[in-house]
Amino acid sequence: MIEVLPQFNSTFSIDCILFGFDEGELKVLLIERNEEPFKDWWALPGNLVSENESLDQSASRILHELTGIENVYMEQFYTFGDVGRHPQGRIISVAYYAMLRLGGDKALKPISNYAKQAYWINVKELPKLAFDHQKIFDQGLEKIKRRIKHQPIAFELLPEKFTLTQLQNVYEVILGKKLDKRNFRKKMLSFNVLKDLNEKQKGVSFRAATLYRFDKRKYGKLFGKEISF
Amino acid sequence: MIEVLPQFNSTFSIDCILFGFDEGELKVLLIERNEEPFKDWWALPGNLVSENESLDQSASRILHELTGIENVYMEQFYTFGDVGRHPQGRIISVAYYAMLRLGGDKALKPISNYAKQAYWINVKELPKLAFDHQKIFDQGLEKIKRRIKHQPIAFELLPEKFTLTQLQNVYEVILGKKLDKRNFRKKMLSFNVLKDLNEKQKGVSFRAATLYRFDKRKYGKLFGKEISF
DNA sequence: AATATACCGTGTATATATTACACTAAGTAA
DNA sequence: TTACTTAGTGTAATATATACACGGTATATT
Repeated sequence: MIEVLPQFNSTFSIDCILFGFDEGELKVLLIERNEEPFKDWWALPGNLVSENESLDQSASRILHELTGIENVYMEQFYTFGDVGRHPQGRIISVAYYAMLRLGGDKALKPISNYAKQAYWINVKELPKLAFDHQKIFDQGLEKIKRRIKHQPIAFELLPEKFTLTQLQNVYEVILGKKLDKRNFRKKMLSFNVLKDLNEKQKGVSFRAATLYRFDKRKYGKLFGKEISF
Repeated sequence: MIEVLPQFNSTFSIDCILFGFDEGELKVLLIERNEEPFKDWWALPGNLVSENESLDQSASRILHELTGIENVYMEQFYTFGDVGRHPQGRIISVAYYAMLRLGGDKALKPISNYAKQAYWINVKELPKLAFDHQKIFDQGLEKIKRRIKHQPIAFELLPEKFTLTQLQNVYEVILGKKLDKRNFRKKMLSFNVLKDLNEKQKGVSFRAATLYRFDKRKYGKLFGKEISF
């Protein structure tokens, strides 16, 4: 640990990867920067950590300032500290990710002054990113790929009520491969974390599917269980 | 990312969890602090990150200064940044762990001035630790428990030549449970990462066991494979 | 009303992986 | 020679994972 008082000024920031799922595509929230350095470049949303907040609090604050969204669980996944990663000095960035429900009320709040605008971008069509954000993004995407295999985080991307086909789509898009419908359903239902709502989709052409809800009470039992798709 | 220049002075440190395996016990390297704050307390070895080094470089340097050991792979696992974690100001700590071969030439180099001495302590007999180091340690131990199930990091704790029984002991100590000998050997050998050296243990009472070596060339194939013990 | 469309929802057989379980072989020490 | 201690081995039962195809049903169209 720290043995002497700080010998040089340094600062840390938070960068957030916000994943969303919309129209069958995995998306990420990017901002278009309005300040130097990297003015006019695309970047992950982020900000400096304030003196009086923990890293987790800071991540939540930044998410809230950008999107108006609260009470979302964000997970820290890696800290980036290469010497030259920021042109203005020694700034270390702690990276977080979160998975959000899009749709309906998800319109983004006006962004604070440092960004022109924020957009949800398909992860397969990313523009060139500022700083080392491409590296941060790649590592975050790898992280959720691994995590989705072990924990049911895919629900966080869907509306509260969803069909099994929608859930399968999320897995397929994140894992980048097709899954067998019967095997997927068999396995997913075997975990007993889905509650059948005895309710059908509305407003769809063609036959409506059954809606399910994620059952939080049963979630604990699943934790740590090995899932493979 | 960072939008404005740093608004307050802050600093980051590295804390290292160095695991070792000796006499059938999992051990961790602790130092006895020689400076305030927490003078005379036990702590994880750590230090401030210098201006001209990356986090990974800093972790390697700190390990080298403490133990004389070089070329060990250290892995970052979490960053701790609660507001009150350090009594002297806002210091965020990036935590790393490494697994070391003890035995023979592993004597520790004289420790730099900030510590009285460093000792290998059985993880089951930890003293009270300075700062939030108990929390850091707990999280690091959890990390290697999960990781040992997926990747063959247990080898790093053993001498270059080892027996299957020694390897099984490492797994048992880290996982905290007994494993079946036949199933363990069957599975471990099935990964094809062990090279049979056609050589026996020396200097043991009773029957000597076959020595194996970890085969790095074959390691890649195993990566990501699900292992369960 | 009849028909076409497109998605929903289901089962079985095979292969693979995991678990449970106990004795003989080999080397050392006295 | 005997007693002791650890090494080293196989099989059967169970559980999990994979591969694979078609009839059912609500909607849209004519």
